[in-house]
Amino acid sequence: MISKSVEFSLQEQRLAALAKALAHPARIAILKILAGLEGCMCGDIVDELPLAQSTVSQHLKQLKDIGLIRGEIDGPKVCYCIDYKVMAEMKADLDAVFSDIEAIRKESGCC
Amino acid sequence: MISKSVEFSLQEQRLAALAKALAHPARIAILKILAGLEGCMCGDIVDELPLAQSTVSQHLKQLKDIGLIRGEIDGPKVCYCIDYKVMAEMKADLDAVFSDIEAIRKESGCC
DNA sequence: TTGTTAAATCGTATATTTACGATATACAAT
DNA sequence: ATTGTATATCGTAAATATACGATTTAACAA
Repeated sequence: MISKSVEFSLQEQRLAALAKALAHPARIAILKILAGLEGCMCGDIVDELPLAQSTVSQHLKQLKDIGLIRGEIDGPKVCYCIDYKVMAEMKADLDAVFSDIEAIRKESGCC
Repeated sequence: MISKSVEFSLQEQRLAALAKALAHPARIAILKILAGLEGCMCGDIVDELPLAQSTVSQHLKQLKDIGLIRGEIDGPKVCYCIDYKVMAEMKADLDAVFSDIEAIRKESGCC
């Protein structure tokens, strides 16, 4: 099975990738946890989720790959935090698609 | 492999499901095509995409399942259209999560 | 009735995602 | 040097997603 993603526009591919990063409740939960932590104490993420440590690490990697979070080494721990600049860009991209759809919206008689 | 989605909040599950619906470029392309069609002429979707008819039908089903589009029988064709009410709710849900994250955002010293 | 057309569904192959345990790695403290 | 702790990575199993061709269904037209 060959992915056909290449044949779509860059905007479509980019947005799909962003949406994919949010397409699991654990990753949304992780973002909320990271946002709420003071001083970026990041060793507690696993304790907050009903998932194994390795699974959480996998979800973190996906968020890191898309750029939504960054991890900095802090002794034996890794300090994760949200990249709010990337998050704002992401939201702007999402908004843009909804705007685009509204902009080309035409009244239709049939439904 | 058992999905752990049940153990997350309803908001997290709902947003993840919405994001999943957008997590493929073909489905974003479909939404744009539907928005731009006058009079909801819907038989042309397959022609616009580099995918087989059965694959497009599968993508349409995913958009339909989440409620983003509706299909009405119109003779031998099915007339698809965007449910703009649902789309607005979806955007509101997305915005809410970003707002939530901003609201609980704390300044952190380490990154 | 028969044929045409459009869309859905079925069957199937492959890719990707999700999840876990086990192991490896990196640093801190003793 | 050894031990402990936190995180990443590896290996693997199972679930889900993607894609296609073939078939079925539904509605209309001839």
